[in-house]
Amino acid sequence: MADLDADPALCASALMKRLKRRLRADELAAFGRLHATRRALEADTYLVHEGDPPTRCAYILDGTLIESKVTRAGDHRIIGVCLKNEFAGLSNMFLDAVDHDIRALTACVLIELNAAQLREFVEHYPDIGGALIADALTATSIAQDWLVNVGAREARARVAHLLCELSLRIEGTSLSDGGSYRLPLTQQQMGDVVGLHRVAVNRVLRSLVEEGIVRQSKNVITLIDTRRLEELADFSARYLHLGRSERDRRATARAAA
Amino acid sequence: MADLDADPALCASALMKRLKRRLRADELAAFGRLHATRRALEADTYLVHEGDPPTRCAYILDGTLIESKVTRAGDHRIIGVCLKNEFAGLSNMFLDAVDHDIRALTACVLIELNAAQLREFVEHYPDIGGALIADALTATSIAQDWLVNVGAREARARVAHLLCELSLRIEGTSLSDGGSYRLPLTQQQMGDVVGLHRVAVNRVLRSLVEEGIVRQSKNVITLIDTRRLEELADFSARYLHLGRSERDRRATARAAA
DNA sequence: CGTAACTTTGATTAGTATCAAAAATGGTGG
DNA sequence: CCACCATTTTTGATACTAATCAAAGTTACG
Repeated sequence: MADLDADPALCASALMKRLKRRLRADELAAFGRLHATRRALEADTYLVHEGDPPTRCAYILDGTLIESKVTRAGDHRIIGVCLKNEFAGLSNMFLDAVDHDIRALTACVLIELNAAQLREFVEHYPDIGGALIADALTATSIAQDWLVNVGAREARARVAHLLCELSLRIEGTSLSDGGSYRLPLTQQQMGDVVGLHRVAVNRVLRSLVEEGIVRQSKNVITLIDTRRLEELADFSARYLHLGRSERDRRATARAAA
Repeated sequence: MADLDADPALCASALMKRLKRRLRADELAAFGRLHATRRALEADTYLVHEGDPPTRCAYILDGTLIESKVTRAGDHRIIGVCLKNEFAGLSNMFLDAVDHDIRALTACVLIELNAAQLREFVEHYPDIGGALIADALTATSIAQDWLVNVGAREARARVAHLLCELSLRIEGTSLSDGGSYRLPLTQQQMGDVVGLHRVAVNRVLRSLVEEGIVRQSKNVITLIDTRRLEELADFSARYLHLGRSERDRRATARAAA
């Protein structure tokens, strides 16, 4: 339990990845003054529960978390995925109550921040603040795109779409042929994301592999024919609101292909 | 094309409905200085298109707009509904590009605001600013709840859920027995919201009427047995982040029943 | 009053859910 | 390092919900 002052360099470097800018000295100093704790969260542990007071935010140094809601039938529908180097729970800065669970899927390392303090920080330093709010709002874009995916596309396209998104969001991976990443979700969980039964997810993955569009060994996915995958998925990356850096990397990969 | 100064009283009263607070004199003055135009928008006209620069925000004085995306198959999936006395396009304050269309469903009257100016206003007046951002973030909650609805529930529940939400969001209507409202969507459009074919929506509505859960004449819906409708829909209002006023009204209606 | 849009109903089909059971994988302790 | 367990993945067979097709009835609107 230490203030971020304890490790401002770590903090700055982690945040820079996401905020895509260099912190000014005064911003860094103010950030260091936030009461933040570096915290390990075991797999299957909750960061927040639905109904909690909106006090917690976190930056994910390592691991994967999911946002989910439980239906009366008892299914845990996944409404968001929080990956390494992203924030979780940012909306708690401004909302009055937590309306969904956030749970660690794998063992996680977080920088936990107090939502009210972070909000004050955001209000005093609008440059970074705007980037944080943009991050929070990107969650809307993603949820809305998932809505299209789940509501309007058939099974193959839904799964393909998820594969495309994960490829772009998982750090260090561009959506280019040969890009590969470790699937952070089981097939069951992928089904909970795209609104399909786990058996249906399995069948789609099988067929994508058979047709040579992706390769899979253990739970590492490699995109072989990205063009075809994207087309099949009706995928367009705009909704992810990626920074210029990622977009450029992607365009470059495209041009090279 | 007039600044809001032209009609600060109207502006304040409209906003107060949503922001649930009284504007301080300095806030009102600053708000009046924003370049804002009262604008009529014909039915079937676009406020913004996907890909536009993120310049436009609007407060809806009257009418209904929808946010939508077009799939390659050509369906217009509806990813959000913007009702009277709500904002549309608030996320443009912080995001770099518009990733979906916003279109007037009916003739609308808007107070149109410049996103960048509004952002500055938000940064200078954090009290109102926070309320505006909370409003923008509520869109995430709604999209995520729709995600559960579309991905995990069967046709009956999906339609019932939408009816519950509209009842609460449409101004002046509490979710109590006997509350009625004009459906702002055709059955086709309701289908585009909940991921069903218009024929399926029609059948659900028919059955809800037959079973005496709702009444419908023309396109006015009256909730007869709210308890049953909510249960059937697996509906809980938390995700709407309603202000105390609405919540109280609802609780009162409940207690009275 | 006439036309276009929307709603309603019936018949058929397609796409996934569901059920069941075997095979593979990952993690644990002996 | 291996054996064992729980979890996940894979495959096949069947059931069912909602999509689709088609056409008549109704409403809204110029």
